[in-house]
Amino acid sequence: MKVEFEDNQFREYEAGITAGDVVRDIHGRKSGFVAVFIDGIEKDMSTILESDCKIDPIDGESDAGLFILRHSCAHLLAQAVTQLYPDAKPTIGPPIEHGFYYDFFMQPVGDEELKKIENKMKEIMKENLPIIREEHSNISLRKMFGENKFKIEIMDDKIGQEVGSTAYRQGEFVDLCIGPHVEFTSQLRWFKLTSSSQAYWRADSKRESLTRIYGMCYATKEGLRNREKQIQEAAKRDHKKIGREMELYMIDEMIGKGLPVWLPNGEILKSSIEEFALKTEEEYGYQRVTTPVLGKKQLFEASGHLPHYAEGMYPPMEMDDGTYYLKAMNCPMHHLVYRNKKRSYRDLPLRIAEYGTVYRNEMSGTLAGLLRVRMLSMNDAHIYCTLDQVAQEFESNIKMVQDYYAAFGFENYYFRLSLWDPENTEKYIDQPENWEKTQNHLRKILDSLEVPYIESIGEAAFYGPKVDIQFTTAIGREESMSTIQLDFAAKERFGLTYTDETGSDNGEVFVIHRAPLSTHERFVAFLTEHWSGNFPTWLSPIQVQIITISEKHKEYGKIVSEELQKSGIRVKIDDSDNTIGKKIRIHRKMRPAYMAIIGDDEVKNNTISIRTRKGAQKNDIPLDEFIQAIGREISNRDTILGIVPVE
RNA sequence: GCCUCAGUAGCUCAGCCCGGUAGAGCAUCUGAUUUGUAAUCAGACGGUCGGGGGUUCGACUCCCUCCUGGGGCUCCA
Repeated sequence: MKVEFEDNQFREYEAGITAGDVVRDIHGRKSGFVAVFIDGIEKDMSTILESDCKIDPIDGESDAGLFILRHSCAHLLAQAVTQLYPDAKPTIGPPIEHGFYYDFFMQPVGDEELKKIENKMKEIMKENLPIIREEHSNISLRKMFGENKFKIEIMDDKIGQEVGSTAYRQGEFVDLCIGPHVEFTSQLRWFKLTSSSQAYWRADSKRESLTRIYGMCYATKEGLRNREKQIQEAAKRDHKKIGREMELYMIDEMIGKGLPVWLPNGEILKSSIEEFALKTEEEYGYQRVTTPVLGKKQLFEASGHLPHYAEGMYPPMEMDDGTYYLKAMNCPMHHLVYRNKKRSYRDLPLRIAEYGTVYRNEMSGTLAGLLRVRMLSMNDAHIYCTLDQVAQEFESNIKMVQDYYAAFGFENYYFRLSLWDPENTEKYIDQPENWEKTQNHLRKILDSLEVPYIESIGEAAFYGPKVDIQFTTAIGREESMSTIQLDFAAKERFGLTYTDETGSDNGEVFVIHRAPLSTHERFVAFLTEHWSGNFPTWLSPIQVQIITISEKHKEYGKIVSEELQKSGIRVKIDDSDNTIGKKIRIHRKMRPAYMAIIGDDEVKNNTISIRTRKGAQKNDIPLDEFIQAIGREISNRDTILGIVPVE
């Protein structure tokens, strides 16, 4: 039997040898391989080779390898849990980005129990049990898992009544699974249980409540360490921590959950973003309006929000002239702006923008700092155009988004085409032809722009498909940042028309909803975590912190402060009688772009000395030279602080 | 909303297991010091230990409940 192990390299083996033996023969014992591709299909090492084939070992550190390790680790978890809690019923346990989870039908577990389970897993790991694949008929599988109605349900759904399938056994534990898995439990060394939570069977809140246990798992010690370090680093960047240190925002329970108050420093960030966006969007041909935060029930019925989005809205308010709702979106009001007068094809595309707040009734448990709030400040706009104009408007919006991200120094993002879910039509406006038509349209636009994107079913808005721009946060969590949405439903719901070239009423008005800068809340949270609070100069709440060395320098310090202020630079002065070391320590927390130190030399020479956030310094810069340099840095929106050469 | 962990001074935290009604550092204020790049000294102020209820002679500590925050589920910007 001939086995190809690299392109065009072959070795002869007796039929009946396992893939693992072949891999060991070629690569040695401690290769770090966890499974193999046999003719391109993932298989266990224990697979018996019967005829000519090609073998490609899977490294534990590759994506496929980590997936297998994590999946096996989930089984290890289930084995430990069922040993410690014999009544626990394992349900499903897939690998995920940094590890795995497993859902059990059992009592919730706390931190101490988590530790106990983890220790049990380590014991089993050390026992070095072989993990054995078993083929079973449907009948015997049903007998094996008869006690566990969840497994039976999986069989009913996924495997069907007729065919057999496989299970994996390690010691006394056996789990329904198609594999592949690692060969021995000892290969699962670098894992750690991280948390437990509660999840519903089949993600359905009407079904059984399950206990989900999360863990992380890596191929190597370094992998696990790095992830632990990443989590620690992320905690340092947490916008909630930095937000408190820099006095960006506060949340007071007397005001309410999810309702942040922007403090002066945060307000500077927020308004800088707004100003930048206002200027940019003027150039792109947007016009601004302001609409009320409340509107009548009829409005939101017409827009489709009440039938499709009611749970996202605050409960109604009964007034003497009708029922009112806080707006969760601006679009219905903008549609009425469009309809306020007769529009001509010459008006299109019409771009209506608004900087305002909308209110969404997020479930209390999901609220988190500025990342998820109930009052959203956003740079929102709606573009009214013909289908032919959609492409160019999407194009210019994608370009705008890319420009924005460059200005804020963001690099880690990707595009997602969010599609409807034809299996779940009640969540969407049920017009399949329109969905297909518009989705294909967007797909073509993205293809022609040659931006890489993924497609995701079930992520669309209820009124149409969208292009989302996805970010990965410092902690590795994925969030939507920007969104550009195509709406094919508004035109009928609001009777949006224009007079076309032939003079007749044309009802083919498409609406593009777009929010390139997310919400101010989420955006500032991202910005804070991305820069760790060390914002580019143009965004820094404090651009220059003046520190005087002694009493003698107070007077000159004030002059410097006034000069900077006159030039529009955000400056603060500390001329208290603390030591200079202490003043530096105090002000580091506020992360000014620069600290300006003033002592005898500076007074004498009419200069300042600059200290950067990293501690680098440049002494005796003439004051006017500094003002010019920082002024350029601000107006260029430089993301690199360049006054002191990079250390 | 559900699960889980937590809530002690403005901030960071100790005390709680094993009940005898509170401690530290930083911040703040006052005074001294006048300082050249990440901790100058001294003093003062500051807490109904998240709220309510229970057990107890006695509760920060044990129990119940509610509130708030972190993590997760669900949803989403």
